[in-house]
Amino acid sequence: METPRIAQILDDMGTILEVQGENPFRCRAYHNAAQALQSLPSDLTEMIADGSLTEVPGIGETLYAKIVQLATTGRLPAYEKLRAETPPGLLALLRVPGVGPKKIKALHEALDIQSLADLRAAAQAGQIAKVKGFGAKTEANILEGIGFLETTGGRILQNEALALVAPILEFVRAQKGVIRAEVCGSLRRRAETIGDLDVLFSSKEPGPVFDAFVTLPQVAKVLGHGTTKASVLLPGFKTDQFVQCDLRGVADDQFAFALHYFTGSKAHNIGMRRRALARGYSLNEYALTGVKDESKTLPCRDEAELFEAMGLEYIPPELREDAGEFEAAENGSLPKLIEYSDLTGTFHCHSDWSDGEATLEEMAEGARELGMQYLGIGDHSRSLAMARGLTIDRVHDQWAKIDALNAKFGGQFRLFKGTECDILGDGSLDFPDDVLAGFDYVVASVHSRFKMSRDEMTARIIRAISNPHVTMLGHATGRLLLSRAPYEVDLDAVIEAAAKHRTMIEINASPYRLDMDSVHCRRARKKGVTIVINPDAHSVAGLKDLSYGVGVARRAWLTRDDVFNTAPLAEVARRLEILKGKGD
DNA sequence: GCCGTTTTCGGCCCGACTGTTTTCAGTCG
Repeated sequence: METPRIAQILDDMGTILEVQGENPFRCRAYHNAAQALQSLPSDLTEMIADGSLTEVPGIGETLYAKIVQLATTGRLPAYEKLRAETPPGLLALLRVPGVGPKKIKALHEALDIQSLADLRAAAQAGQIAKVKGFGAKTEANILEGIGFLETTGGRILQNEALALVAPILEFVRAQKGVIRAEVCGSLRRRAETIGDLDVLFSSKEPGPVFDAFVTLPQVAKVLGHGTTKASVLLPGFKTDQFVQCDLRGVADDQFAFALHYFTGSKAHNIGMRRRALARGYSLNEYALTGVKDESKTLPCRDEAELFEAMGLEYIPPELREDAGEFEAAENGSLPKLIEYSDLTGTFHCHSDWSDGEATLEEMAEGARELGMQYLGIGDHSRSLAMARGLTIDRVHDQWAKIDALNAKFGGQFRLFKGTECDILGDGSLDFPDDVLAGFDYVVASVHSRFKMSRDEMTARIIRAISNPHVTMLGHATGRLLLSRAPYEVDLDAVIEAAAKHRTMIEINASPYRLDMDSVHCRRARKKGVTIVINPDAHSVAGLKDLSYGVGVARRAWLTRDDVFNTAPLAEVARRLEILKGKGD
């Protein structure tokens, strides 16, 4: 069984145990183990084989045995037993805001509620208010919560989150008395998708800022409005979709603690607090306070001082997932993460020769304005007729055009001739080798037949990236975040093959893709695979999506040296020349 | 169920807010 599925099963087991009223720490152990599985440093099967799985924090003797059983047999009697004891619709109730395991248990026992439909019917019939511990207000909130579930798609993409939060941040910073303000939460950690928006500010008098915030014209509904925080719903990009935005205000000497706290992740915060306790301090969102002597506090002006007080190097937000950052920060082995300014150019960009909006000249000009030294054009290949994929004749025409443009640039900037060449169903490529040999680089991507079996798809991609003319693999799983699932593929096998054949793997930086993801990029680097960050731009504006790719690279612990497109133009050109002749 | 610089038992992160309650449980982040 695949790792993500195993993680999901452990997570569900934890949840079912919660609903059954089990010891909360036992439930948490299941959730913790599920989280640990999601960011494993290597392939699970490999880690079972070499014994390293036993060393993963949060996986003890019992859960280790369960994981091995799931991985090898695909079954777990303990899970099947829990499932049999729980109505299948019960866990869905947890998604209703304000409804947790205890309320579910109570409602299930009192009213035999087994599903969202049951819950709605009971609330509409006024049954819920009669249950002990519930009242009219709770009943109304449950009905509203179900409605909320139906109008929010849940999470949103980073580009949408940024567009929504930017004016809020600007507004808060402009308020009288505001000293500092930052976006925190998952957006600051650059998570793939965002649940809600968190903004923090410091001020001597936060109250009026909340008053002004809840009356902003874009606010659709005020969820809460107190003296330390306010929550509102903002209209999302999709019709009838709403996104929660929380604003919090603290005194300026609390700002560092609050910023760290509200940035998360939850697992990282728990790790920090545990660490604080071990050093005799209690950490909350306001201060570091002595456990024995509450008058003893450690003031911190910024997060760097907070980490220092904990005996740690500064941990960048992208690494705060409790995935090894504490150990690394303690022994001084945190990587110096890549930054946007390290990028010298990029590949895999489309022009109006295929399905892009801009001409070659416009794309080149756009890249130069962003300070890039080169741009790799990568229009679609002939099979992708829908996207005006280039025929071999048009490829030759485009090469002539690029040669002419490069002559004009006079060595100050260069367009690389490339193609986003389709990987055909059998793993062969959409252009013959003699044509491929004429490109400066080739990115190979799957655009068809997504429904293959995992074995077939894996073999298909491995065959393609084994072709010595292929420089890099494009969007490795084909996923579209929040809208299309990845195709079935064994990424660890693909990574092995990429390492063997010296084929790079792309971080497709489009906020709709972010593919490969950070967990696998981290593994790929460990295996010696070079990563390249490409925007898959279909317009000049699309070039700026590179920043999302840098976010993925940072979450993958990558440094400047791990990423191909950080070298100067001459070096990039030289390395592409060498790779063109790569043999096996 | 996990784990150990109070180490094999007895802890396990912390505070705000809400609603149902006269002192607190549940949920959320």
